[in-house]
Amino acid sequence: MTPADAFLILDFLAGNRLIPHSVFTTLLASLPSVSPHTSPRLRAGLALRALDSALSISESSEMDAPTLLRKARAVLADPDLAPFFPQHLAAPASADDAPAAAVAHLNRLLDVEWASLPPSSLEIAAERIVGSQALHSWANADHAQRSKLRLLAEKYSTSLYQFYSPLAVSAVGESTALEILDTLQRPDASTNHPGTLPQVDNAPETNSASHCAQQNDGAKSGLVKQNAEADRPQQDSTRHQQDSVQGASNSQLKESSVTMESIRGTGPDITGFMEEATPRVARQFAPDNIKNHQVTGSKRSLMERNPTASTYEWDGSDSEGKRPAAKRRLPIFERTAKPSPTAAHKTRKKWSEKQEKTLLEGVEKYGKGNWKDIKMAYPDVFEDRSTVDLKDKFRNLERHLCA
DNA sequence: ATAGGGCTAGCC
DNA sequence: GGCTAGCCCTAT
Repeated sequence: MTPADAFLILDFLAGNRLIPHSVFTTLLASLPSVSPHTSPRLRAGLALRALDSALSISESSEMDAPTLLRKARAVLADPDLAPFFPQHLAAPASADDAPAAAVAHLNRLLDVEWASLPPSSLEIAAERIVGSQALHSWANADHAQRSKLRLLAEKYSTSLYQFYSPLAVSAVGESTALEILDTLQRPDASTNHPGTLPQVDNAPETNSASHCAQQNDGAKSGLVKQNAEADRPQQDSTRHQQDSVQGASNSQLKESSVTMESIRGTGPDITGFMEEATPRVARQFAPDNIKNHQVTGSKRSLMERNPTASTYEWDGSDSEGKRPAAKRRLPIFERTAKPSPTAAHKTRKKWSEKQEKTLLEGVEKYGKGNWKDIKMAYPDVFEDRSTVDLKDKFRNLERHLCA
């Protein structure tokens, strides 16, 4: 799981009051550590959670109001949390009210604070994807925005699966969870059984040390030595989580295309999924290639006729004189400037030592092949490097290491 | 998104 | 001319 994913999930869990503290801490233990300092909402959620916890009376032990108040004051005075409590919340706790009244007052204020906590990024994304505004969001989104929505859809379904355990469901409410999953999984829900965790498979070795071993049994590298035993289970679980989500993601996309069906043909730009295919199709004329580039989720094959398409006919003869000039004009798109075939190559840029070291560190940490995660983990170092650059560079380094 | 083959600028 | 690092292209 990437730090970004972990943040999305933690942000959602921490700010959800329905999730009991015991459940929250259990789930927290299975997440990679996330710095709460990146998000005011997350910090506020954690602060409210701490205060909630201090004010809640556990079933087994009876606690008197003074004790509760003392605990609450301790939380409110915690230097890590204090900045995230509003002034008026801290005030009654230090007043000389009767403890019971102060506790009751605090609880009321706490209710208000919980209610005013903004929705998490995950919930916002979910609403945009599967909520009532989904269609509206899509219709109003430009190309870049749609790409983001697609990414969010996948991220959201991944997150759901990663925490789709009976524990989490009991916390957020079974009906809600099932409803969301149902929406995400339709129409082929049968391929993904909610609550059934994917089986662990034997993922191929992904660490570079083993890669070297395959090529040269004696090769040993101190530079890229992955703690394979410790890392592999995590990688495997990540991998099969991704695998298990695949079905949901596809369904999600299918679902999107189904909803898009309602506006297909009625307005411009209803073939959002096809936009991505266009540049490639322009370069590749083989029918097989065109078929391969049908974008997942698009119901109509590119080989099928598009009812909204215009056609230009050319009879192949050069007898231009027989036709009016207007008819002889080439379709507009053929007259537009094509990008130069010798498109500007990126200027060759030598990899710095720091970049190399960071790349090796990234591979050690996230595993070979997780170039996107590595790039995201060191955005400043790899600012001018693409994931493909990372992959190429590592391949290059590997050659040296394995030589 | 990633893997792997291919191309080529730049160095010797 | 050969080699290689860095980059591109294509398939999956």
